Amino acid sequence: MSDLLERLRGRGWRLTAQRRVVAEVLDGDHVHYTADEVHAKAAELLPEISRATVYNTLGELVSLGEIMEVSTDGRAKRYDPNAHHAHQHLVCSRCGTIRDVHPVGDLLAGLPAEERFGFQVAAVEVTYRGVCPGCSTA
Amino acid sequence: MSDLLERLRGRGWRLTAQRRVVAEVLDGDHVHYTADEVHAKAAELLPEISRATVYNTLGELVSLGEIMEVSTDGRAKRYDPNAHHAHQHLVCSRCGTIRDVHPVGDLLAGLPAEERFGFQVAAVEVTYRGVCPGCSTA
DNA sequence: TCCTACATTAGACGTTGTCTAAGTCAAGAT
DNA sequence: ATCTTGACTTAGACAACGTCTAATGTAGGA
Repeated sequence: MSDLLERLRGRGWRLTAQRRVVAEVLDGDHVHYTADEVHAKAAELLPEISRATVYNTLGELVSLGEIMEVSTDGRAKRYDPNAHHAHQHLVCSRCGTIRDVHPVGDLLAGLPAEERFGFQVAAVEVTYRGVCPGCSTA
Repeated sequence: MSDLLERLRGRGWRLTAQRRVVAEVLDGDHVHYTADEVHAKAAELLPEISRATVYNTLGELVSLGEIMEVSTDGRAKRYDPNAHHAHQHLVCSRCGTIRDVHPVGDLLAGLPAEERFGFQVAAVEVTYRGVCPGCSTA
């Protein structure tokens, strides 16, 4: 976390209270908040923080590769601080919970050359869908 | 296409002019329109069709499994009439063009049991990203 | 042909995200 | 320590996408 702030300072970022608070909210594993959730949690620590600043800061962190955008439901985008380790997502079809997961093998290898239509394929995003333990017993 | 209308009639659907026009717009391969694009094209055939009807009809077709919802960019959802043949999507990072593609192998097999966290995993969605031929030469 | 439950419509409303203009402040220079 | 300046933050308007409601229209069976 302070690693993150160090890196950002190294890139010429001004370290404002607002940015520190957003970074703090995004600290942790299996964190997948929407922008408005980040804003709500940030406002508990710094009540006067504005929505625009949260959106701006999230956008900047995405551009810098420090966090990932995830859209698993076509609704609000979610932000995943675990951007430095390649991973995919497992989503509960009932409650929407998201887990980070690590499939084995080369995901790109599954797409044969004749199915690439001349594209230079660079990345793959995989979303596994199922029912989580909590929802299947309920 | 008329197959589709037959199936829907069999399920108790009223065949209105509006629903026929939406079905007609969604006919074809590699079709991935947004709701508003569907509305615009439908309005060329039936000028008085309303936005609400297009949204309603698309939602019903999704519930019936006749078309698929696709969200590749976190913006507007797109609708894919090719719902009866399992497939994934290849998206151009520059222009947003979407191709239907067919990866080989069992996509679910890539997720080991210890990475399933007790979920009953039922489906996988894969989005390949790259640059299409048109955009890479330009 | 008539009836009625289902379908459609216009437009208000909700959510999510972006933009602008004015004020504020972090951090280097002095 | 204070000054200066350009980057940062703010409130609120605006935009894109989608949903909902109440009034009206109509498909298809009786």
